Amino acid sequence: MSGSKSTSMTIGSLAKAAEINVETIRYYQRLGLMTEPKKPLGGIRRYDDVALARLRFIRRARWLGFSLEEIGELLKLEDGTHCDEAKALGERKLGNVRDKIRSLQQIEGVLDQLVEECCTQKDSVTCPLIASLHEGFETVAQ
Amino acid sequence: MSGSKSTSMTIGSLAKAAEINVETIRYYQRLGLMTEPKKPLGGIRRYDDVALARLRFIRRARWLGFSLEEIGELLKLEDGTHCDEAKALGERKLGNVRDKIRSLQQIEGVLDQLVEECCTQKDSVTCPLIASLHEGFETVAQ
DNA sequence: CTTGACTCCGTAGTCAACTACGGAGGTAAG
DNA sequence: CTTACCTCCGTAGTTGACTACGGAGTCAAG
Repeated sequence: MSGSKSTSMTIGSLAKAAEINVETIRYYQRLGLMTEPKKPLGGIRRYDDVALARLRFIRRARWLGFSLEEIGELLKLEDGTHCDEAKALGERKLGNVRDKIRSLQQIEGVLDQLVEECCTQKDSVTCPLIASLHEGFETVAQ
Repeated sequence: MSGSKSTSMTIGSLAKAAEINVETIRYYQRLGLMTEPKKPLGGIRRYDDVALARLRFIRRARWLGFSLEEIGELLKLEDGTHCDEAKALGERKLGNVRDKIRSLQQIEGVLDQLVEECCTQKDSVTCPLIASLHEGFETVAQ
């Protein structure tokens, strides 16, 4: 019914706001990542800011290397799955996210060092981006 | 440490060690991400642990959402580009990596809270995975 | 009430990143 | 030396994630 749903957008303005192609939104709907709001009998669909937030989340998660399938699982958490399921899933995802953070922090450390030292040391071409990653993956934390 | 097969793997054992398909390694060679060691005149190529480390790095970076093109740039840093170039590139990549870390930490926070609270609160289906991400920080690209 | 931009929907095409195939040749254990 | 498995290499196919197309319907400004 009517509502004071903040913003009512067409798919076009939604797409623009989320910086995502209209066709892509429809693609996500087909995959079940986004729901289609019901269409008022020979009219056009309207979207609210929840849809917008969801789209932005998908975009960011993609950028972070999650597949659409994984994103679907993350979104299921939001959508309220059964509690124990959700908890288990959440814990798995949390581990996953933390692994990614750890990996990125390793790269961050090396890049940082590289940028610092790059022009100060004349000798070695040792910018050990790889070396540091190659050891100490499973072993190291933080 | 690990039993180093160091300096003399065939492409097959390299692939197994890096958990990457042989064909994929050859594909990376074609793209210039990996160099082909020279072939001893009607013999077969041999790979060392530097190649292995490089492959593992590529795998991880892919997992973290970097494209092969971006990975190529990161690897250029390792390979010793000119200093100022390298520094500039390194700084850009560093910013990029830090953005990713920040995003992941946001997701981490929300997931953590979700896992904690999930079963303790009956009422709200408010597991605001999205909500928290939607505010936060807007921009970011690359 | 016309016109132009937009929506809807199914289908088809594109692009990056693999992944597989097949035949000629190399390698190593028995 | 045979046999089984591997490498090499070019080419072709697959998968996931979009992206485009086209025709029919819809909305809103003039």
